[in-house]
Amino acid sequence: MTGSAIRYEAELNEQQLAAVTAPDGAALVIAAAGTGKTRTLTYRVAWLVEQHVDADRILLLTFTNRAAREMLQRAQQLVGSRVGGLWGGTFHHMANRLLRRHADCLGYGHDYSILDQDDSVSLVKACLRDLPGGGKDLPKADVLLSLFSYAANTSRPLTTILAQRLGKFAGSEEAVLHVHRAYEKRKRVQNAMDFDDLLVNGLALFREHPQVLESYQRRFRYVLVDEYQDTNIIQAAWVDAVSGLHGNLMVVGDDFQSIYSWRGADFRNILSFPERHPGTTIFKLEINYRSVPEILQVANRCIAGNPEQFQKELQARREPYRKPWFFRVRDGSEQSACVVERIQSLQREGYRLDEMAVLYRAHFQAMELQLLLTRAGIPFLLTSGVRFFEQAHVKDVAALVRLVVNPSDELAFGRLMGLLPRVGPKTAAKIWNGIGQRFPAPTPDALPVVRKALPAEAAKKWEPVEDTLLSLGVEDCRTQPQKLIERFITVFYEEYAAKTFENYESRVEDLNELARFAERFEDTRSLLSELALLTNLDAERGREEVENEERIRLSTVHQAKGLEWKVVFVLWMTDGMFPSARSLLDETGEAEERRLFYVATTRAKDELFFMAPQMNRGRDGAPQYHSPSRFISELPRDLLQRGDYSAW
DNA sequence: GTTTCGGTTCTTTTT
DNA sequence: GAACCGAAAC
Repeated sequence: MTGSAIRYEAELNEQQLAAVTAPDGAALVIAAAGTGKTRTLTYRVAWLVEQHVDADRILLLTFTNRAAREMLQRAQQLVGSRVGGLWGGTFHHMANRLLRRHADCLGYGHDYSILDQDDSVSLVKACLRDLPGGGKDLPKADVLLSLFSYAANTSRPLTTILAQRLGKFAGSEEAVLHVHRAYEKRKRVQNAMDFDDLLVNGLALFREHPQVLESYQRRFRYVLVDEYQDTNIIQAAWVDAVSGLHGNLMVVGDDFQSIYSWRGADFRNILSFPERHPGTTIFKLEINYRSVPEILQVANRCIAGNPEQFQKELQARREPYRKPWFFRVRDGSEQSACVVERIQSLQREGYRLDEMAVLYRAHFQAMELQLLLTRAGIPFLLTSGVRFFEQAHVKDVAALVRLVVNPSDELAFGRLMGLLPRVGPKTAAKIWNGIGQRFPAPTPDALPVVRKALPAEAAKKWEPVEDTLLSLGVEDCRTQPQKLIERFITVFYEEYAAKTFENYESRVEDLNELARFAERFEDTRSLLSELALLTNLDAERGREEVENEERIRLSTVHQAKGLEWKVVFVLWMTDGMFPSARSLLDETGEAEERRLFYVATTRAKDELFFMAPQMNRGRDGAPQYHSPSRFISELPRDLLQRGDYSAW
């Protein structure tokens, strides 16, 4: 099954072929929506492998794990197992992979914990509480964290960010900087990195240790980057560095689809790529195979006025079909009813549920629809909201695992102790200090100090956990994560869940799934190093395959990026919802919302429905009226058709 | 002094 | 829902 069976000329169009067979050097592929970007990258990988490039010398950076997996699978279909050794994944994953090996260069232990958003907020809260006055006169912890994060991701000094964005808290710069220093220090003490640290340290590793950089530069002869328009300045610098020796850097992206500037992404990375890499070859993919021309007209039209972009226009190849629909419904509940009614009618036309999706700007906009879908018996798949690995019960169990791997993880300790009766934050902190700020090893002479420090009632509940840890011992704790998790559930967590959560059965079921998931990993450490970086889509993968049930997808527009469906509904197409009122506060907000609208529009292949309720009720019950989104009203009227809905 | 409980308020987007 | 606050309970 070697020997080239791939007929590149027949399977790719001229533009794609040029990119796939691009010569060595820097290449920029501007790939508009639905023009076969994934296909191009996949064939590029196959082509390189067929040019006798070892797969383990190719680095493929993607925006999600799903994208990496998908491309590798497809490339594997093309050239077989030869792609096996390829390194592919998100920037956070790659940074993590390198940092696990070289953490000591930067003063971390290699078993550092990764703090997810929730953990980070808790830690900032703890720093606030340490302030005289408890930081009550400062912004809330999550707001502070977003400021810290923005500074990190844009590589700008925090003081600059504060000067611009502190708003009504202007004047408390000093206090905020103090909290930030405390936060950084506590992460260090706990041997923990947050998401931003992974990127920042990933770059620092290269900057401060040229010999490390050089070894990876030599290793990766070819570097491919997907969704380049959503890289931030750190990621761009990291990519430039790692590809610096061979110079074979191909980046693929679409500046029209840059929708992550709020987290530091800078689409100027893609605009200035040719200047940063003299001699760059530019390829443009503009032929769209995905959508009917009526949908592309809306997409082209809405984005045309945006400033600062590579000019390009989607060229339709499909036959004309129907214009996108615009439904002006009364309110949220009529919107839900209308969508459900349309779904059922489309099903009668022959569309399957998994060929349809409902997209929206923000999670809460879909709640009403969820209720109605449930009542109508239409199964749906929700990829938004709280992620699997961030749910309280999953994090509770993960806390024990974290402590076993990283005994300095105070956050995990606090969480674990908090599960015991009459132990809250204060008691947990006292015990932590009492036992020398380190979780003891699971041995008979070390471990009991925890139980001895606990109040009587808590100690009684803790005892079975202690027994479990002792029976597993140092060795099994380290190598048998699934046993650790299973037993912890049996001897402790099941009972705790039963008295804490209403829906405790489904939560325990989640946890059993976590245990099964843990089985895939060779040791506890590698499980943990993945856990915080996994998304809902990853967790879902197994379930989806097993159940194999047709379900309609509900998703934010952000999470829909890169996906496509035959039928797409967009909810709450009203001014204030989409574009969201908050995004319009800053100057570049509207342009980014328009790009987001462009992304939503270009997800649809056959049919597209825009829903615009006229009113909703505020919290106080007062009605609020909504005009149609400016993205709709600024379109020429004849691009859409008006739908009609009268309640049953 | 702490934890726990009950009532109230508010939702942008995510690795 | 989940995060926050104040008040009751340990």
